[in-house]
Amino acid sequence: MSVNLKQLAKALNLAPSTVSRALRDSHEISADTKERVKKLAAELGFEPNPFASSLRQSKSKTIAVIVPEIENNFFSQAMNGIELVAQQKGYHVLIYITHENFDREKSILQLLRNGRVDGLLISISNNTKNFDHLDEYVHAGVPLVSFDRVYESAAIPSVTTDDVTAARKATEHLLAGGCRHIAFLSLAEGLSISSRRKQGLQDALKKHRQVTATTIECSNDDESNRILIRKLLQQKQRPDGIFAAVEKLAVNAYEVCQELKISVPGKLKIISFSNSASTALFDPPLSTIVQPAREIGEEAAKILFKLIDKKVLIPSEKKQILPSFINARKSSAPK
Amino acid sequence: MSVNLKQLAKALNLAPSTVSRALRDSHEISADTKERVKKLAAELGFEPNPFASSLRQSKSKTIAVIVPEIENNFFSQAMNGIELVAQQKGYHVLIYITHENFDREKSILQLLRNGRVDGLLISISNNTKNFDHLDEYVHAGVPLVSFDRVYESAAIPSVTTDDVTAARKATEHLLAGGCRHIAFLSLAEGLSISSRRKQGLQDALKKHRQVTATTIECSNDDESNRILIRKLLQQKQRPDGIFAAVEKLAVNAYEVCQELKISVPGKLKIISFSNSASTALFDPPLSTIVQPAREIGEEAAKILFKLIDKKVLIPSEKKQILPSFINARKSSAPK
DNA sequence: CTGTTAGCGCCTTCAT
DNA sequence: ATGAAGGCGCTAACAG
Repeated sequence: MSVNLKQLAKALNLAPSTVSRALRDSHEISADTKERVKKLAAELGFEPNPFASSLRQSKSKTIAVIVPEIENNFFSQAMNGIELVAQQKGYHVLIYITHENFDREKSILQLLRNGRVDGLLISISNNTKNFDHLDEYVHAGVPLVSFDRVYESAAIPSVTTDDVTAARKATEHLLAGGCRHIAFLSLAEGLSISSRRKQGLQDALKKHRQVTATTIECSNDDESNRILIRKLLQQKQRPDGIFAAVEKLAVNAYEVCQELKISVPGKLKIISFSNSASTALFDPPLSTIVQPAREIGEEAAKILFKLIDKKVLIPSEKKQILPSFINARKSSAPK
Repeated sequence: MSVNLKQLAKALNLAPSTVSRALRDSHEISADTKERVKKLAAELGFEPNPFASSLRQSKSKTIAVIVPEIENNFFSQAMNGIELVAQQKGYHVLIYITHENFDREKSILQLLRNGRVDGLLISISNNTKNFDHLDEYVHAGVPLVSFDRVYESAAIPSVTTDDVTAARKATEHLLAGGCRHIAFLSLAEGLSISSRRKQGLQDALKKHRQVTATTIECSNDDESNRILIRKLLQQKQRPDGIFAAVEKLAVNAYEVCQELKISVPGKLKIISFSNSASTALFDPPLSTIVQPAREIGEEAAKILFKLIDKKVLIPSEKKQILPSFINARKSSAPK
């Protein structure tokens, strides 16, 4: 391919090591030499071979991000934040999408246990019930930080939103609007976000003994979700409020409401976690709980780089929690 | 870190070269030895050091994807397709987001001219007017394929949708609905997708001399876009049809229509390129031109791997065009 | 301040 | 069917 360090050194009548040091601005090289070296390097478009340098230094200047999906505003915004911080740090970002597949998640972790990356950010697949692959990975000594869908382990730092509080507030919002029977559309029982958001709902209900709640376990399949929701909304005692754990499920609920001609918010109020701005254009505009997705990505990356740089984390950094906020719109408006 | 080839070899009482061959299923190794080697390798979780092997073979088993943004269903779906194909090929994917910044795009290309990747997929930033950085890159001999927002160069294969045809059909759809003054919301004059989509619009208008068209040059900034659209819709002779080149601009148009209480589709019909399924829930449901985003990503990746594998492309592969389809909804319905 | 030497871990001749 | 040796390109240790 292009020119290498040795050739560059020969052209300059210098030793390769001198050239190497000059390019890395070592203090033990004369300003004069540095200039000469950098000039020719720029002219020849020299770029050090990253593999030789990684091999030598056991540092890849690369991190990996593992996400369940990317076609989802939360994850793409988080990705934006991660990429930004990595860019500033001069790091490269490898992306892996598990498509909510546990085996894929496991094999990626295995693949990355060879120094290809200096660290790893992960948001867990909703089919992951066993975390040995994460424990083993951490045990191998490579920094790992989880975000949003986290693994609750003392050894793994995490960055999330205040799911419990946000869910409690969302529920209180529905209660204030007059709801007396709330359905919680959950993504996957085992997921950290599902259990926390459900916890928030239950917290809110403690002061409201007369209010009943139902949990509907949904999946990644739109059609089967719609079937579940249709069944829910065709009951005699159907709910008057829906709290969706992720946007996808609110969309499914809207579809069913249109089909069954259920008036929102008249007969049913809906609120959902969502990071999509265009929910404001829905009919009716969807009330959302918005996570600071980009910041979550940024913070997770910053924590990861602290670990990579062998800095010690202060306790608040180990389990970082960023607040979400509620965007109340017409879908949950009181009469 | 973990175990390396030499240690594995010693544990097996074999030479490193034998172990290396066994793991790569070389035909000159006995089935017996292969089995022994693979068993222990799996037990110890051995993964060859990727940098040593890349250095030795001058192959990185990695591709890069450069996109203007990721918080956009088109790009995230394309990314999905790319990642899928790469995964099947045993390749890793580096992601770079330019945020529509030309300098960033340029510096990434420079960074990648050192063998870090075996190939590159790019969708061009809307502020890119000069393509020297791409030409130089290709000249350096590294495979590059552009998709969606492409650089029209004979040397660079591309994968796009049939922008001209799709735009023509979308325009004809508005015309059939009765529109007589169409506004085209364009993203950036220089972009391949902008000029092609505008071309399609003009093609459709050729048979309709009495119809007038206006082009509004929009940007990445929502607020200034809304100002432009507001001005457009407050004219005496305001348009009765809007064709938005990208979803973002249709969203801006909806916002302004709500603000100005312009009835859609009564007074104004709207159609837009979009890959977001939830446009069906908009008020009114948005008519969209849907690109096969995932397939575009997949095809682009497949072409890239053909180049990487030194296969010769047949002419139809050099400029691949996949059809979009129109999803007519209420926003463009005739009276 | 600059040069020499050695080795990161792997794969690929070449030899046996 | 297996082993021995060399080198990919870079940088860190050691000289001077």
